[in-house]
Amino acid sequence: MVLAKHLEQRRSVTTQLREHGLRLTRQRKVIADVLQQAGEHLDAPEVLRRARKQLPGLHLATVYRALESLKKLGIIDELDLMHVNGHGHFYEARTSKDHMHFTCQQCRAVFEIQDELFERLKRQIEGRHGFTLRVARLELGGLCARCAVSARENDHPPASA
Amino acid sequence: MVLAKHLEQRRSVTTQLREHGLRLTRQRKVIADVLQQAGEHLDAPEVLRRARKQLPGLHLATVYRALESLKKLGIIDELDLMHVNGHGHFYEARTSKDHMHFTCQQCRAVFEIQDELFERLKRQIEGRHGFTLRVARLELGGLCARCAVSARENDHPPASA
DNA sequence: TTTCTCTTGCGATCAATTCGCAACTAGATA
DNA sequence: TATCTAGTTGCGAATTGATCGCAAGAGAAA
Repeated sequence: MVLAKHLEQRRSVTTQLREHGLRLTRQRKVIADVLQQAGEHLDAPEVLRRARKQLPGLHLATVYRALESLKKLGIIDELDLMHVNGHGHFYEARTSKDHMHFTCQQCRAVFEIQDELFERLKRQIEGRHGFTLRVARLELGGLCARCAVSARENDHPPASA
Repeated sequence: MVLAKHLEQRRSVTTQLREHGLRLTRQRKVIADVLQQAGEHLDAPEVLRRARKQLPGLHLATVYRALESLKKLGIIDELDLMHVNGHGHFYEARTSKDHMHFTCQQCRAVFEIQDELFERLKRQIEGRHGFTLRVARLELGGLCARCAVSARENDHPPASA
């Protein structure tokens, strides 16, 4: 099952590249695999690090070029994660259902959120404005439950502090 | 009325800065004004250009520092607009109701969208996950109605072409 | 007015990404 | 299978967008 899904994704990548006059190179294949097998969002240097296990000579510029191609084909998504540190980007393989990202501005933890209302909102926007949506990125920032609690404690510090 | 609203915003900026131990400098005041009076999102060099009408000696580094402060106070929002060209950021004054941004990946037009479902989605996420939301950025990309039409025409070009 | 910090202007610097180009290779064709 | 050709890669240099360190400047509390 896992294998089947994987093969299906692979075929899709090949086909989609072809349709855009692009070649399925070893580099692009490995980079796409790295993202599809990583459950999480990776930045470009991390993609490079992982892909080099298969392709030791791989160059960072190639990673950026591949990410750009895959992004244009809608195979991966690009994220900012509220720029909690630096202005770099993160990448992740696209799945059937879009999800949102919440970044805690205190502890920097990132949470993935799914909500049926998000799908509904997207469909409603498409319908109302006549847009054809290709990407939808909803990034949230604030305090996670844990940090909200400690922030409240700091407002009312215990007598011993 | 317009004046009253403006004064109110100004007072709010002063107060909020104070609360964070920050000073209301001429630079910050002018930069906040530029964003509150521009109906649209501006990038940092454009903020500089406009603010220099009031403060000729203003430096770009100061603009970035002011934008950072105002962003932290929640007075302005930072946008990417799907990076349609370059990786720079855009800034806009925050209004009472968050809105979304749709960027046409063909003609690069940017549309602001409001939808009650967006407010509902945010409240639902806060409730379900215990997050305290401070920023919510929903950026959409795809084809606007006009470009979707011409894309369809290109798929089926007229005989004369 | 004085004083104490926070801020600014400035140029240097940094981080992230892109570019130019010669060598390489996927994959169509013979 | 060998050949051919346009898309791709590796590499280092270059670019872009944003940040830093520091001395001089300026809010605002007293």
